Amino acid sequence: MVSRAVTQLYDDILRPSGLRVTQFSILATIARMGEANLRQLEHPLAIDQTTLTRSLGLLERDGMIERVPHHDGRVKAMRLTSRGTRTLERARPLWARAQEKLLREVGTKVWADAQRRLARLLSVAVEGRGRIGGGGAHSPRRRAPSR
Amino acid sequence: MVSRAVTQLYDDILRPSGLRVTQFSILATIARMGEANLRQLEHPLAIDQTTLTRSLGLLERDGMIERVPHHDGRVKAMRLTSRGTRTLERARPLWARAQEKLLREVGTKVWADAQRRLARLLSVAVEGRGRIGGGGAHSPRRRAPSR
DNA sequence: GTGTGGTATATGTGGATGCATCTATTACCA
DNA sequence: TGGTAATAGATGCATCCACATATACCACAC
Repeated sequence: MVSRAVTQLYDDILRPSGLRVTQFSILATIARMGEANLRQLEHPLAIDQTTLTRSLGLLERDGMIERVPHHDGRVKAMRLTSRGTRTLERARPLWARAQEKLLREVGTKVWADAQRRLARLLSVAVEGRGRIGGGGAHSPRRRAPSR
Repeated sequence: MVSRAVTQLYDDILRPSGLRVTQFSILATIARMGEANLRQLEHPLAIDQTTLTRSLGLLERDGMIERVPHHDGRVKAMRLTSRGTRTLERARPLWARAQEKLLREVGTKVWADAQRRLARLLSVAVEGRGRIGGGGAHSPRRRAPSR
């Protein structure tokens, strides 16, 4: 399947960052939103709720994101930790490289098609392009006890 | 999807036995073969090797099957435990009931089609019919809690 | 108004799967 | 005999489905 190959391409290139393309997209989305809960991530990422639960668990386990208290006890709001931010920024250029490679390999036309079908993997990339990276470090909240 | 509904139907009816249809089919196959390893189960069950590894792990965890020493250190041969045998036999009539219900509900024609496409779920049933279980006509002593 | 029960919402959990990899062993050949 | 290729499983991550759980909320009897 095409998605397989694409996922692999991204994963391969992102490898040195330690992130999978899925994790990268999740981190990027949370970064863009500042903070988010499962519901809010479901649409932009088009990832199943249960899958998100587990993916967020992994990212949390690896110290990339952390929980943020929320008035509604049911909500699990998360935000990047400083470590998560660092990792994400280190991965961005890799991600960009992967995209370029993909563009070169499949060509613009096929790409446009894949982009539609693989909205899940690419939405973040497309939307996030030049938004977070440019601003650099926003609101320097220093309450995060980075382990 | 059809397979979903079928799986559910079986799982629902098998519930009192504590087995899922997948687990039932694995147990039944091992029982029929006396003892088996992953490789040997892959074909008859048409289940991925990695999935089998995990499924066998669950069955082993629940004391349904146990490992059998094998001269080749790489091979993981398994056989039913007495508990596994008991559970399987208790589940057989339930399985038979599920099949009857399915036949009633979808009709022979549709069934024939589903049988082909759902070979994975049904191969055991078809092959095992009237071989190990023997008389599965007795009335069930328990009823599904149906919550 | 207030406590209560029923409904809606936000997640978590268990099981099943697939793909890519990794590890442990065994089989074989130079 | 060493070293390498081939096997048999095991593991990590991503997903989906069905179901369980924890809260939040809302309508209503009192």
